[in-house]
Amino acid sequence: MKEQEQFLNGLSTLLDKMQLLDRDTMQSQLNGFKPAEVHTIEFIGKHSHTNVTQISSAMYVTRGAVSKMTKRLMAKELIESYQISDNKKEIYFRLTTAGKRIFNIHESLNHQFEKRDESVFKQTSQADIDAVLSFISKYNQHLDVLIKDRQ
Amino acid sequence: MKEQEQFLNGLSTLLDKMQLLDRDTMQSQLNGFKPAEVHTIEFIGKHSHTNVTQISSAMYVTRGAVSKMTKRLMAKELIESYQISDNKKEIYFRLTTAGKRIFNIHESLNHQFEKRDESVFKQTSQADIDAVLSFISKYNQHLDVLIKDRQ
DNA sequence: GTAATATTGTTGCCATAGAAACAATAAAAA
DNA sequence: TTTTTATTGTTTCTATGGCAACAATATTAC
Repeated sequence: MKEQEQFLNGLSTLLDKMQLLDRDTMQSQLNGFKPAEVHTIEFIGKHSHTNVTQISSAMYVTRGAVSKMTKRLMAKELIESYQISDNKKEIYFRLTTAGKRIFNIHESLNHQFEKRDESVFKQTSQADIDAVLSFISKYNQHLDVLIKDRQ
Repeated sequence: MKEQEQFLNGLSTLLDKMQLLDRDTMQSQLNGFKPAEVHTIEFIGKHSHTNVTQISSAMYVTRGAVSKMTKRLMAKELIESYQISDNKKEIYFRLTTAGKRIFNIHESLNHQFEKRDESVFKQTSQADIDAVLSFISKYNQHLDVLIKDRQ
């Protein structure tokens, strides 16, 4: 198998496997909250004063999907919307107290997941980790350019 | 940001971006075929004599999802099912001629996508590429163990 | 300023996938 | 062999996201 192919296959199965493992834990500790809901709460928690369009482009989903999700999260009173005085079009979001609670639980789950995979990093030399991270960052920059040029 | 976190964020946005870029090209060259359909055709093309359970565990989706997908692909006459004489339960699949055509188009698209990102690999030293690939492989093995132990 | 264009958010319809209950069959235990 | 358990594939219900049309508002061109 060629290197590029090996890289892509490796990555996608890696993330598939993580998702599979994370789902069980999420299920038990964030019962009643769907992954997509938690993911959106996570984003809003990390980026206060953000609107539908920003969320959609950062999360690589359509505005429609975000619009539906934010409506649902508002119905569950996990986020609240607000507007700024000189713009009647854009709608911004922030977490409610209940939303922050979910955010914190999710953060601690992330720590568990990190701990779960810690050994892989510990077994790897710092030089190799640096190579991996810089490669990923370089690849991301490459795609950013293509995405920008695409319109 | 911690290394592990950086690694995970980098990977997931990387794949999100690729999906975004690939979608346009797929749309134009495999018009009328959904990504999930093509993905399944790809798997069956690469693994002849495979059944629902095998497909589902290899693609990390439920048997239900595979069952529906194979039904649809059969309705479109892209795959066909068959059974072996001493087993009335398991159902195997293979590509039809039409399915093989889709498979081949998809293969050539993959080449296009590889060409698109070739420069990233060319800019990287062989040693660094090796580090990246072996890290991903090590990480995958780690998760394989966890998945096996989970049941 | 007004008109044309772009952006923002929403909605309806459809495709896809998970969960869980189920029937048919196979494998293991007795 | 017979009974029990496990596996396989299917189906229903529900959740989610894309697409595309749309209304409201903002921005740009004139």
